[in-house]
Amino acid sequence: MTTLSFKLNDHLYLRDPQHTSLGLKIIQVSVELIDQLGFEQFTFKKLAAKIDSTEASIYRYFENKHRLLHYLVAWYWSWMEYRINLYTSALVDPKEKLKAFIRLIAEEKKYDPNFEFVDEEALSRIVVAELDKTYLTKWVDDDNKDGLFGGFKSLCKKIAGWITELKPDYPYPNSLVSTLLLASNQQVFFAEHLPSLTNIRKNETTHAQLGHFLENVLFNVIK
Amino acid sequence: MTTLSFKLNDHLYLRDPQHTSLGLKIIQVSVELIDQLGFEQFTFKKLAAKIDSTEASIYRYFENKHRLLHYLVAWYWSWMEYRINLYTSALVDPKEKLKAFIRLIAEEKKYDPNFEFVDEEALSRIVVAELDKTYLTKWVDDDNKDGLFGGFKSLCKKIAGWITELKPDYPYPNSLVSTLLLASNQQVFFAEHLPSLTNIRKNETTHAQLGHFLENVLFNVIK
DNA sequence: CGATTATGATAGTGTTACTATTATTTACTA
DNA sequence: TAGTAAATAATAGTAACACTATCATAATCG
Repeated sequence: MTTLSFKLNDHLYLRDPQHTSLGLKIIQVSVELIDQLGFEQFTFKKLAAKIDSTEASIYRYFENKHRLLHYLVAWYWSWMEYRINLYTSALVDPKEKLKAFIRLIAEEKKYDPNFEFVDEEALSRIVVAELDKTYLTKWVDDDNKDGLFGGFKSLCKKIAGWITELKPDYPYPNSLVSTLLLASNQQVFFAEHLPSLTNIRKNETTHAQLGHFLENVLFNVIK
Repeated sequence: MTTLSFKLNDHLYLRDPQHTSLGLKIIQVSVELIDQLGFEQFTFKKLAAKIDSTEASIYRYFENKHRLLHYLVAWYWSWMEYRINLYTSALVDPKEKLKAFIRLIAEEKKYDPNFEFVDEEALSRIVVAELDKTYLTKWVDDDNKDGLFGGFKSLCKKIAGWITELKPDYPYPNSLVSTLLLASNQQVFFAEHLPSLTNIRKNETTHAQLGHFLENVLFNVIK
């Protein structure tokens, strides 16, 4: 079996981690470690210890830990878009495409054997908890100039296009998509930690509830 | 004129800053400084220098800078709820109340002379940029137990109640409110920094556009 | 084989987020 | 008005963090 890989923006790294075994190890183990410790408690020193390498070596791949988070998040959105393409390319009706989109963002993320060295389940937890830290910084504008948000923007644009196909006069397709994408994360987080801010309960049907909520919002707004 | 004040949760501070002049100065100048520097670059050392005091003195009021952020955010939600009460107490129709709510969260925040020592304009920028940092931490659950999110939860509950009044069978009132509240911040942030994620443009009508978007979402979903 | 390149080992710097101790000022009160 | 308690200031110190720099060694590749 071949492991697929994504072409990610050059500015996300100093040396491409997908090309070396140390690089792959950095990706793989950082996902594990950030998931365990949270991004604030995660350091290159701890990562280096865990992979039997050194801080200095990791700094040759990523400028700093924020860039590494950017990299992981960008990878995640590439993966999401790849899967959305997979499940919608055969569809013609934009309404059906949007339904597939909602299903994919709401569903529980599971390990994808197409990408051996990434644990998508852990990565999706990271995105839920840490996504906002990629753009809520004083470097947003510079990071944006460097194209670091390309993955998210590209996905947002694609879905907004479907909305416009379905309802050409709706004036806020991009706002609606970004709101839905972020809400899908927030509601999961709230269900776990601040349940009074959501009606989605944490049980076997969590993801079904989330899908139901998001689909209802989307289709009522553009009806 | 009398300056009003809010009763905030005890766990937000070690010594109540509203009771002393140093305390008030800490609040006032920290709003200014966090707005200027961003929360990450803000330190007690810098704050101490700016108010001609010392780190140690500030630490007697707040356990750490995260708690200070919690305090400011809690103050902000108390202020919002106070204003929402002000503009809805005379109304009976839940639909009208909800409209007032949307208007108040979407509108540009301006200095409120009822609270002399807080610059609400700067504070609202802080909330837009830093709100998520109050709950996206590894201490969420402890902070929640301490009641630090009481202000946000209380507001969310109140509005969700109006939604239920208007449409008793809608199953996601709390999710909808939390989504709208967070979206109101995110869309402003995107309009400024990542405009391709929103259709709201930065100009004189930004807040009108935002209100229009949010109102449209809300009333289509619960129609 | 020789040269480049990646990695490891080690050390060092400035900053942050505190904690601790002691001195001084201020505010109340007997 | 002197006495005392509380708040604040001054100062110092620590461990961790986010790097940067240098040099040695190991792997790779023409």
